[in-house]
Amino acid sequence: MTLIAKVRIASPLPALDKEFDYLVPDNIAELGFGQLVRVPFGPDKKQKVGVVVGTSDHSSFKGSLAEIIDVDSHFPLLSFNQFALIEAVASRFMGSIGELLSAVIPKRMVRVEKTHLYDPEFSEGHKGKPEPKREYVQPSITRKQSYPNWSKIFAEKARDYITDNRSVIVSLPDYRDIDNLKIAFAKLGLVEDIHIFSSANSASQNYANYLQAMQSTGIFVGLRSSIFLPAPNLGLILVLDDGDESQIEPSSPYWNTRDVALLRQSLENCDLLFSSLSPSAEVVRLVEIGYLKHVSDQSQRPAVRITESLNRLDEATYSAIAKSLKQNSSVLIQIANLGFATALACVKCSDLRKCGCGARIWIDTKKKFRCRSCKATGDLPPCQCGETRVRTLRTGSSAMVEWLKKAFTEANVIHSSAEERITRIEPGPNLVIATPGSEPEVSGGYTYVVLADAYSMVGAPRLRALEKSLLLWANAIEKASETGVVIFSGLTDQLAESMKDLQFFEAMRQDFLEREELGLPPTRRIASVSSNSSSDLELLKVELIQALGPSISPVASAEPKTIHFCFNYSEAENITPLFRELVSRISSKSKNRLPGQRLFRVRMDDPNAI
DNA sequence: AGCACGCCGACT
DNA sequence: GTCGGCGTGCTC
Repeated sequence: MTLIAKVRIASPLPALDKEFDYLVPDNIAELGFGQLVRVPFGPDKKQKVGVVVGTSDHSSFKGSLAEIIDVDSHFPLLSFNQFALIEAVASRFMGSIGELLSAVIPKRMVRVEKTHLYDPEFSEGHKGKPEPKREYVQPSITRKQSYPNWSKIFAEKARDYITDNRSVIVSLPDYRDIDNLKIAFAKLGLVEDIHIFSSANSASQNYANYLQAMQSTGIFVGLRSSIFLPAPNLGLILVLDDGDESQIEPSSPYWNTRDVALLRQSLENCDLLFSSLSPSAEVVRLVEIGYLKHVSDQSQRPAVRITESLNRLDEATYSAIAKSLKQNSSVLIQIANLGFATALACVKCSDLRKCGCGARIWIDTKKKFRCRSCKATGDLPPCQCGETRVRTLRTGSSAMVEWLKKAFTEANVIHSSAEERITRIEPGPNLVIATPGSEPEVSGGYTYVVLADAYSMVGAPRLRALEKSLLLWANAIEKASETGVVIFSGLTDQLAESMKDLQFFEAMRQDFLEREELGLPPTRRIASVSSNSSSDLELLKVELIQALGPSISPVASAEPKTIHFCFNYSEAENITPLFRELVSRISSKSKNRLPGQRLFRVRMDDPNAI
């Protein structure tokens, strides 16, 4: 009996995004799912590596079948569940299976493979519970130990599942979070079941961990791509800060951890837990429709003072800082932007000063003029009106540092930003000025956390300005001491009302309800298409409206060479295949395609779309 | 992506 | 006649 193998090629090309049938020669005794094989491919019969995604005794291919040349790896590098997930993700994000395969299957390391024996008898045990738990957990914002509360929750949950011989996948937004989780695991005495995927490891260590994840249950910890790990008998997925930028894959098909986790949860019927101090709009939606259960620990939180004035530091705040520093305790001030000036205006005509490329000019940490977009530095060209003098519109963190060094000569004034990030400082009379997301840890916590630019952060003209601001505030507030005080500058109305009790979920829920009224994401789905060819983009738009009619509603785009359109979640299964077909048809016919580039870049549910 | 096939114009 | 232009289509 002849055996036929179904082979997938790890290529992003849409034309190759299908199964190819190959004859399995007699000298290959056994061939299993997920093994890599070398096959002849294309008119020149060049050897390509493919992955086996099935075997059969017949083929529906009408031509003559070629034979597999060789088995490349006897150790399978892709599980059935992983492949099912890849298929679902490709369909959800309009990507190809091939590009996902090449992202998910690690580069082979033959020497590492030799130290692992694959057990063909290995099979996944019980298949999760019939009633899986799906939760959104907001940990207490007040810390009770030296590591963050989420890491304690994650470690305790993971322990419950691994003692039941079920795997756990943990997806974190940042490498620093891995260290925090390691501490929490160590406190529970968990060591040998933890497999960490990190750039701090050697490539061969990560590969060995992957082989481990292929055939034994464990706790698998990493950044966003850990969501695709094999993890047999998966019991639980833990995702921290699903709304963080780094939880989005920056290359095609631009998947994000949250949606992949949701797909995987439904495919493998495992439990799923999202956690953050402040929720993403998508998580709020999932709670609102009853898909996630909201669990929140509000047992303890710092005191809050809200100033309505637009002064960054009003008199009361200033004297509180002075008093705190005198008592040898640390104060944190969050400033929205880096540098000496965030924007410049002409003294004569008041126009915003812009670079040749059209973006705004600011003054950086070295007092140099710099473009926000093209990063060009140097002399400031005169304004259109001929005037050369400028005034600064808003000062940044560097200016704040300079001023506070003069004001508080006794204090240890520290500047931390993404450019020069300080992770941890020693307790003492520290006055820390940090840009959002770069706040250092201090043991015992800060006596004051001042969110000095709260007003301007939420005022940014972006759909997700509030969502991002809330998370950045919450992550700073978490670094306050148990008796610490939080000060917001310039908040009014409903937001001030929510923040006086640090009701992050409620603040986001209000934001979500507004979006719902306007029919904006995430209450509806959004697709973004960009292209260098505006004529093809226009063609796509016209044909889309023609093919899909009124259910498609194009949304105005701020970005050039980009179109957006919204549709309902329930319409996705009708719209996506049509859309995909259109994109591929126009792409293959267009003469405007640049070599090595796609004609259209398609992004589904891009959080930064509008 | 490559590469071959194929159907028209310019050329030794 | 036939060499080569790149539009079209396929890769088991």
